[in-house]
Amino acid sequence: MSDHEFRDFYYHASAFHNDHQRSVGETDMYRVSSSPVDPSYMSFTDCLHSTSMDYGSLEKAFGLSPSSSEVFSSVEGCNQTTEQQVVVGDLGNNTSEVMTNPNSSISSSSSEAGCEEDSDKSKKDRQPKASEDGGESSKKGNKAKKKGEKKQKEPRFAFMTKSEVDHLEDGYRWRKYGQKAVKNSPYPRSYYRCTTQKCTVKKRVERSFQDPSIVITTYEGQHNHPLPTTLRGSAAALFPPSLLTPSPLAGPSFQHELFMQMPHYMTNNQASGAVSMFAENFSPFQQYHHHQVPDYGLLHDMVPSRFLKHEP
DNA sequence: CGGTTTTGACCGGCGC
DNA sequence: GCGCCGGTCAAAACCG
Repeated sequence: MSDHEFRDFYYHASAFHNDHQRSVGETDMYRVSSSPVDPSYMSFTDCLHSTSMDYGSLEKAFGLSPSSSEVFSSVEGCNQTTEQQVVVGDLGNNTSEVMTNPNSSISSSSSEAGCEEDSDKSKKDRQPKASEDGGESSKKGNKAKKKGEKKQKEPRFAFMTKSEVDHLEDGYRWRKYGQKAVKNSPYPRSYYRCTTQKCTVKKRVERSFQDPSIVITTYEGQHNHPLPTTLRGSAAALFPPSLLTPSPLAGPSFQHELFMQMPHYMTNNQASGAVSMFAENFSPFQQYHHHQVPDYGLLHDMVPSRFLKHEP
């Protein structure tokens, strides 16, 4: 597996959606496998940030809207997924784990999101960038792309979220720049770009046609800025600066990074597999960081140990 | 009025 | 070479 492949995987997660009426921290929590180390209940955001914060705080911190939800499920560098399985790229051992789907809809979606996107993505990755457009804009033919310049693959990861709302709040501000019909799916795919200047992070959001309640979000690139302070609840106040301003060289932003880790530890037959995975990955997290992705050497800078392990 | 969304056109890669 | 398709552009519409 190349370094790129290591970094270019998908993280599929599905979450329990939440109704606007639901009370935070209750129904939105779901049980995770019984881990001696982790709490029995872990919310999506908890997992995301791997912290001991309560869901409410997290929600506030990230401006998780009612639409946002908990996520579970995995990753992957999907080149060999099949219809019924979710292939989880094991960044740890150069092997892959095939997670049998406990839930067909989810698995299908996963493979669909992962592979499909991966395939088209890997082909090209032209990132327009604001600067590129810089001089003048002659209609649409101003794709002043440098010839022969191969586009670098941006780290990508996707996750599935069970939600009624397509665009989930993740703390960043996004601007929609396109929408396309998805082949073989009645649901369109939306393209978003981080509105922060100079931040080239993009994300695509589409709904699984097999399970309309699942939203597949694919992030591409890494934020080079902290979470907008305008967020409700001000994430900046709750997270250490190091978390909010990850080094551009350290890989995806914090929460994303966590996403990427967990998948590796998923095992087969985890009916609620993805969910369990979350809870059981906090420790392994470090392993991954250690053995597999040297690029993430700054991880510890970004993520204090307390975020890597669960505090009682 | 500035920022965001919508939406049809355009671009470029890929397969045939 | 052509058509398909995913991704992006950008003008217009929309919104607070």
